[in-house]
Amino acid sequence: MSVGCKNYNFREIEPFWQKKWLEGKTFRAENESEKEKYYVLDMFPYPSGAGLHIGHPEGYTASDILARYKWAKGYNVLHPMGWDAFGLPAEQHAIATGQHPSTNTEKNIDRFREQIQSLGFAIDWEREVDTTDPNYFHWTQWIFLQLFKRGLAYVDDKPVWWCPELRSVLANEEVINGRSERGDFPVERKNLRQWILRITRYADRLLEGLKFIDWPDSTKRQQIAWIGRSEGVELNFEIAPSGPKISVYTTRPDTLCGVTFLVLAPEHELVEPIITPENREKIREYINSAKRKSDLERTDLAKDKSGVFTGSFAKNPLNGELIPIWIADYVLISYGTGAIMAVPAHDDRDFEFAQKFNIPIKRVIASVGDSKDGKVLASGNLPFCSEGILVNSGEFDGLATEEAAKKITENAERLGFGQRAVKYKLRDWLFSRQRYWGEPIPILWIERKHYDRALAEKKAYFADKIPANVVSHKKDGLEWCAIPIPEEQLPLKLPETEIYLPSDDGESPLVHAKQWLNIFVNLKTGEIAREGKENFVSAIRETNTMPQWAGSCWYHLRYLSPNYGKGLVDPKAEAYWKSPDFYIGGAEHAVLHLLYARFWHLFLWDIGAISVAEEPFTKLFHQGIILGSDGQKMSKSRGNVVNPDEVIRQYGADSLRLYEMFLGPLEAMKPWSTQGIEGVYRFLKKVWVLFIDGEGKAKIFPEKDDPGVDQLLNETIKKVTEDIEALRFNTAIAQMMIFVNGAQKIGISRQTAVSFLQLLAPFAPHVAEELWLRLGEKFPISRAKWPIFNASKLVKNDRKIMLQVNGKVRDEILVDDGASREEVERIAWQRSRFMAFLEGKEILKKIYIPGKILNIVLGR
RNA sequence: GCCCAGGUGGCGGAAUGGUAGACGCUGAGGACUUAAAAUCCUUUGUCUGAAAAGACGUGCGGGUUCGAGUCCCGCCUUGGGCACCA
Repeated sequence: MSVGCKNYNFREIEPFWQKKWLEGKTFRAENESEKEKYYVLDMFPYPSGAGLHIGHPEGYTASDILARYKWAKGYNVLHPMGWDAFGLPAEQHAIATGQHPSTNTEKNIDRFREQIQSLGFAIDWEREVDTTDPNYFHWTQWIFLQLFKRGLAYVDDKPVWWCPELRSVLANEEVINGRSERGDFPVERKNLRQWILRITRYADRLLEGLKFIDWPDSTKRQQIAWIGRSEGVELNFEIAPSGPKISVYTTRPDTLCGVTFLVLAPEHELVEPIITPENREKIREYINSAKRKSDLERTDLAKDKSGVFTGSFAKNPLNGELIPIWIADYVLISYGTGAIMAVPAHDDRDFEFAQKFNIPIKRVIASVGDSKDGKVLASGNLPFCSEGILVNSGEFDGLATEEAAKKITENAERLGFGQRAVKYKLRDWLFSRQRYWGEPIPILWIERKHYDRALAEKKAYFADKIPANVVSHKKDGLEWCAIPIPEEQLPLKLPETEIYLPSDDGESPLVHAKQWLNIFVNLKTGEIAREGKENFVSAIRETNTMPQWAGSCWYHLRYLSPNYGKGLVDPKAEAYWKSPDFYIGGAEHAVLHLLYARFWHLFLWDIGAISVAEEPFTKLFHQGIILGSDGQKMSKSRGNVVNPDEVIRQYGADSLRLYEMFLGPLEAMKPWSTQGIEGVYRFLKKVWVLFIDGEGKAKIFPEKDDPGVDQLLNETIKKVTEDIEALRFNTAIAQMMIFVNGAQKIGISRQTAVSFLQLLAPFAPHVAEELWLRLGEKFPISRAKWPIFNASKLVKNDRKIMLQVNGKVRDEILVDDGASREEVERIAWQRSRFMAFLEGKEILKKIYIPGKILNIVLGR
């Protein structure tokens, strides 16, 4: 059964087939299959209230083309979809309306699902996941408890990024130039108790793993830069005359003799002890002003260095020189040792500082210049930050930078004033948020005395579920210790509350759910009670929730067995599906989602929760951004937003899919054109009339194809197949257009028509399926064997040879395909037009490229 | 400042070192129509020329090559990333 329309009526055709695919479970992926698997993964959307954006169908269409192509190639294909539904907008909506965020989230999901289904994607809807579904976040919480147990989740009240506008803390990765990534609001430093994940422990492996995965270079580079591994030396400078030692980190030990001052970060622990009395006031003031400065100021006003002299001196461990110790906020407490040795002659920042405060600048590296006699030492301008030859460095004079660095490091290690060290820019991941709409962190806080007693009695239910070092914090003069909620009690659901607004001092709205918050727990059984009773101690629930990134760290695993109850993934499903063969999504997640998800996946691998692949995403692709027709980013304020619903209503989903793929290379940024979509729409109408007569019936096709059509079809099969494999969908569509233009003129056989429809099907599945059926083929088109091109049909009978003179085309001739060079030359020499260019000139050389070009090189 | 990726007709874009501008849009002319829409045909890089044809053309300046959009060097410019990380 198909639709009865006579013309290309996509409004009838598209919903018909969408319903048929959905109800017939056409794209259901089987967890047990003899077939080879292919797993295509899209970055799942956040179901915002604004509905689907025109950018969503770009990546989804690309993955859908691959999915449908792979079905046709005989694979068992998994192409799932889900919702990354925790997050700020839903919470803000709840704050504004007083409605529970789940109500709105559900509504948005329904709308997104409907919109995505209206694009006809070959999705297995039985595997839909939703990060806010307790059956899903059950396992998000379970993973958290595993991290906790192994000491990878801890609390700290170090200064964190706080965004007053969002009333929330943010991770380092969520702060860009002193503003929030989401919303672009200013952020400031604030001391708050926070859950932090020890991602730094995975720094090396996160770096190492990048070598073995097929990702865009730019994304790898961003992760490498974010992890920021550097190799150097920690050197100890003794405070004169004989105080404690200041440890500094440097990657340039070769410049050690050029150190003319040390700098401590204002927060450095040695600041207080070394202040001399006469400087005390001045320094206090400086530290306070540095503290007051937001990090925006500290970075934005970076050009203007500030600092203050402590009055103390330290000894250069290599040559014993006394050097002043300064405090300056251009040194960060959070990197290295929070202290540096300043070498103004060979470092831009130190140079600037030394100039401002009139500190001596001592050159110890000379540049190497060329002269007649070979290499010579040259002085040149300071600061000089590249490699060279050591000078003014005593026994190390004359050594090259690299050699000197090695020697001085060895020296330091032998004499005990330093050792090699590796540092990372990567910081631990700030994992808690003061929000309602997130996964509750499944932790209880109990008093230290109860904690200790329970462990001493060796009957605590949590004894083997806690880290080696207690996770605790002090509040109201008591020490509170973190214990996990028993795994059997997961999922821990969000309590009902009237208030969704976080307080402005960093308290989660969950504190308002008093009944939920203050409870009693039996430390032997893990049983929880509302009222105190025997064997129960009072406990407070953790009120922070997880950040939005949590749910997306492992959804690629949940799709494999979305209803599995015994673990986050069914091992059998994992063994079959392994990891996604193709992952597509925006480049904006290069260091957020894509780093966090790799971290969790590595961790899950380490604890044996998964066992097939260490890296989650072996092949990654970023689709480009679709701009407004004015070449600007689409935004409501610019009024250049294209609404996919509107496009579908006017031209249909097939046209939208086709056009988004035809716009240009998948990875490129490209502007939308309202007129451009007319072109692909016209193309589909042409396809329709090529196959269907005025009565809506399949045309009567000739028995045999013209040889020209035969060749055209084979060229098209080859081009479309290769282009799909290489994700060059724009040129694949161009080739199909060439085919239709040709077919329209010459006419095609039924068999050729059928083959072409198969090529078209991944791109414009609705119209292809409809025509396929009308031509009498069996549903569904995506399961028909993908056409194979016949190489012998590709060979042309004659070839055009370009005749060039000095590389310029002057004439062309047609020769038989197998024509020899001699033959080509013989024919060329009969062309008077060509010979005219050669007349009276000396022929220096003849270059012949078989089947393409004959180039005659003339003398002057 | 540093690190990437780009720059090709009026527009989106095509081109294993070998016919630059495929395919599509737009524009112009025509057919069909009472008319419009839709559809079809012709044409559409710039300059000279009636035409035939020629010259010039892939951000700019050099280079390698018989031949360069493609490779090399220098610069301009757009976009992205990083930015006191010692």
